[in-house]
Amino acid sequence: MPRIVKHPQERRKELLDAARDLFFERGYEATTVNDIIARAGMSKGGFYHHFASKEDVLEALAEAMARESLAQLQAILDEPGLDALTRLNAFLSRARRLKVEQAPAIRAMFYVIFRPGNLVLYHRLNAAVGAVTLPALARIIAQGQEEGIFDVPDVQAVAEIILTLGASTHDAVARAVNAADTLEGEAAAAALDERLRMHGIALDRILGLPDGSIRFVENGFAKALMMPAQAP
Amino acid sequence: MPRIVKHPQERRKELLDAARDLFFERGYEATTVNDIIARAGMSKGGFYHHFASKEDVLEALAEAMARESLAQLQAILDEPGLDALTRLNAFLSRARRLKVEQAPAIRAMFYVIFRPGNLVLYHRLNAAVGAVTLPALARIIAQGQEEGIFDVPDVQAVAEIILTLGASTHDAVARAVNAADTLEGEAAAAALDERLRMHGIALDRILGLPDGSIRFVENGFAKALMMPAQAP
DNA sequence: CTTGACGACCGACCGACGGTCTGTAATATG
DNA sequence: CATATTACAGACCGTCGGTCGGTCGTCAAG
Repeated sequence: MPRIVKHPQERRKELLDAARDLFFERGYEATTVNDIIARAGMSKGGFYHHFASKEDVLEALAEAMARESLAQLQAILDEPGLDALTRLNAFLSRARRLKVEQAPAIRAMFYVIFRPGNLVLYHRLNAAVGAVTLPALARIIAQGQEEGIFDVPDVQAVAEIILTLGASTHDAVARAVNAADTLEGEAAAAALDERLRMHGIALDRILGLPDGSIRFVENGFAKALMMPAQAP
Repeated sequence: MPRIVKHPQERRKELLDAARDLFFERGYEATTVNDIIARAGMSKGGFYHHFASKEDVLEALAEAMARESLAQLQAILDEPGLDALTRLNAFLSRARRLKVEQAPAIRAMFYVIFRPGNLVLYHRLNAAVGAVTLPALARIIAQGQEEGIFDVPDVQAVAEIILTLGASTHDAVARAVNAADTLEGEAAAAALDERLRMHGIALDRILGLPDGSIRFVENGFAKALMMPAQAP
């Protein structure tokens, strides 16, 4: 085969893109390094020149995805003049909107991520998202504490708790995703909405707010996310 | 090699025991099926006669461990005459005592379970413990709701949330474990205690209780658990 | 006691996969 | 133009989970 040389950054990106597509298409363990290099049009040696291991690719991928996600929400974090609760609700609202806009991709991602053989994928993504979100969340909580709106015993600890609390919704999401194509799709989506509402109340209480202060869902969010778009 | 025939149950148990020892000694992925059969004194064919796969062993192991754990706490769940909060605190207290009594084994387990290559081990154990604990927790919460002690929006959802909330402590536990043999062992243990106290407050609030109602830790618990026993 | 069937067990073998190694073409450096 | 370095190629390897054909113990039926 002819040797093709490109800028390292470009090659790296091509490999990452190929890996991303394959991971979310076939699953992480089901994707082999040979699959990745085949799609990226590269050799084994080239691959291991850019990455130390298959998991190294995943790590880089997760970090990049997490950073890109947060970047789309950064404006809300920096926006002056918002009190902490308004900021948090705006943050959550925008996050939901972005998800709905990317619904098909998000759906595919959820669909594959909770299947066997994808634990590492799930864990790495979760950890990467957590790592970039933690400081942002901690800042909001600290602001709320200063403003006297929130009432928490320890900002850092509560930030961590709230973050990992998000994982408690994942089981419910998995259930909804797996039921989405069945007849009970609507019911599953409604159940997820309700479950997310409960999650919101848990957040309220941990932050010392009245129930319902945080809008973690809006009606029909789960349905908009999970159900394939219907022709009008 | 001579052929040895035993009662299937006995063989199964021997394989499970060997697997348990090796998983918590070398780690899950680092343990090969050959390792397991070597320790159990059995052949490959015999192994796959009793278990469908390596992960099948783990599944059976996790379930057995989870069941045994809960069995030691069952008395408190069945004890009549306890209000929900007292029952919950008794449950937690007894769980702590059992952990401290088994401190070396628990320490070894935590030490290996958070290392790379043990995600599946961690996940299966967690899922198995969750599966057996969920109904128990839901019953306590339902009791508290009836008694008017707790105030939750939805018993089942809150039970799930509280369970997965436990996972939020695992990061902190992992940090403490990894620092236990260093000079900062004491400090790490104290940090873990504090972190667990925060967790308790989060539980209070989710259940609609005043801060401090649930005693999730007692002073020195983390130290008793993490620090190797000193000669007097 | 003989026989036959069945479940338990053996161990050589396999295919796939992540990763390595030697070598070479392209590019940067002097 | 010489030379060192980087980027890439692809054959190869070791390991590991899992398979498969066959064999041996056990026990019930005749």
